[in-house]
Amino acid sequence: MKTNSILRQIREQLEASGHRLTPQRETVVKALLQSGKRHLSAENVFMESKRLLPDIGLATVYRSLELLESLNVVYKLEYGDGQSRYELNPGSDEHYHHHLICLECGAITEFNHDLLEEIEGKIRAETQFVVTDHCLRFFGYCKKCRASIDKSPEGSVT
Amino acid sequence: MKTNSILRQIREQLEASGHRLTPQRETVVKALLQSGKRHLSAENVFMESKRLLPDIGLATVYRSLELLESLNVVYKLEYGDGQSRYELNPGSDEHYHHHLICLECGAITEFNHDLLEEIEGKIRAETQFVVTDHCLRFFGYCKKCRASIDKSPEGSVT
DNA sequence: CTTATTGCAAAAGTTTTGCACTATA
DNA sequence: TATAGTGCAAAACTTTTGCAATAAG
Repeated sequence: MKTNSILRQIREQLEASGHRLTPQRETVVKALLQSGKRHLSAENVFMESKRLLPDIGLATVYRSLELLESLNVVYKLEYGDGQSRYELNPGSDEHYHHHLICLECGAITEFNHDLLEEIEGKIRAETQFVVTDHCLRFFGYCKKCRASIDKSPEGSVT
Repeated sequence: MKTNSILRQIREQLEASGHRLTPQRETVVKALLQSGKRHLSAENVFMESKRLLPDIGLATVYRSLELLESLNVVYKLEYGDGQSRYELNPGSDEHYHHHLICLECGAITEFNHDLLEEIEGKIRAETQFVVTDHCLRFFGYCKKCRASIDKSPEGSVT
């Protein structure tokens, strides 16, 4: 169980910035950790946290997520459905998981690739902007849905 | 002025799906077209539309954007600040503008690159998922903010 | 004791919905 | 005259904030 080492590191980051790792904050981290799926809405985090620490309040969850996000411990993601999702900062090995979102069935799958490093180098060279993270989503049609779509004339994309 | 041809095409798409190009919907499209900057919040679109058609209502703007989005005439974007942005479906030539978002000052600049085509080809080969669009955002620190940040030990990113 | 943190409830902000009215085929 | 579409206001939702109470150094 690497939970402890993760928590230790987070405690250090918090204390380095003058904050404490309170039971509530620890619970929020655990909620994110425990959940198999990685992208929880604030409400999801709240419910999960509530199970671990029944007295925790929703505002505290939001405040914890905000604080952890400012420390880059947590990433905030937007799926475009009106609510934010949160995930623990995945280690460098998971930095390159991107999402394939099917416009037909809505399925979200992951695709790993590190070709972005090239682009990031180019960005740095051309704009002096140093990339520390990125969010890449591809929209299109998954294999399954492509099979059921054979009506449109421009169906054979590129 | 290619506005008319754009509107004609949108009218066709609307009618093909059993809807009309009402003055309100036309105004929403014009608002998106006229605005130099491309990413308007719903409120922005509303204000712009209001200027063109004073009696238009906010709900109508939302409903128009929703409808146009369902026809892929409009794209809905999330910046992560709690409100959606909208842009007209940019032609293929503008398909590759990506965003550089500074974590320090929040500035959003654009970066154009087509290296994603390689990745998209790979995705298609490996997963049978056909990409029709993508959303790529890079997070990091812009030149200006990097200059003012020289405290953190790991400041010299990569 | 002094300050950070919390929970609750209220507030704020964005987006959606109900409904009567209007315009259009 | 049916039906899609609209404007207004209310409602719904997510997120933030004010504040008194609590916990921790």
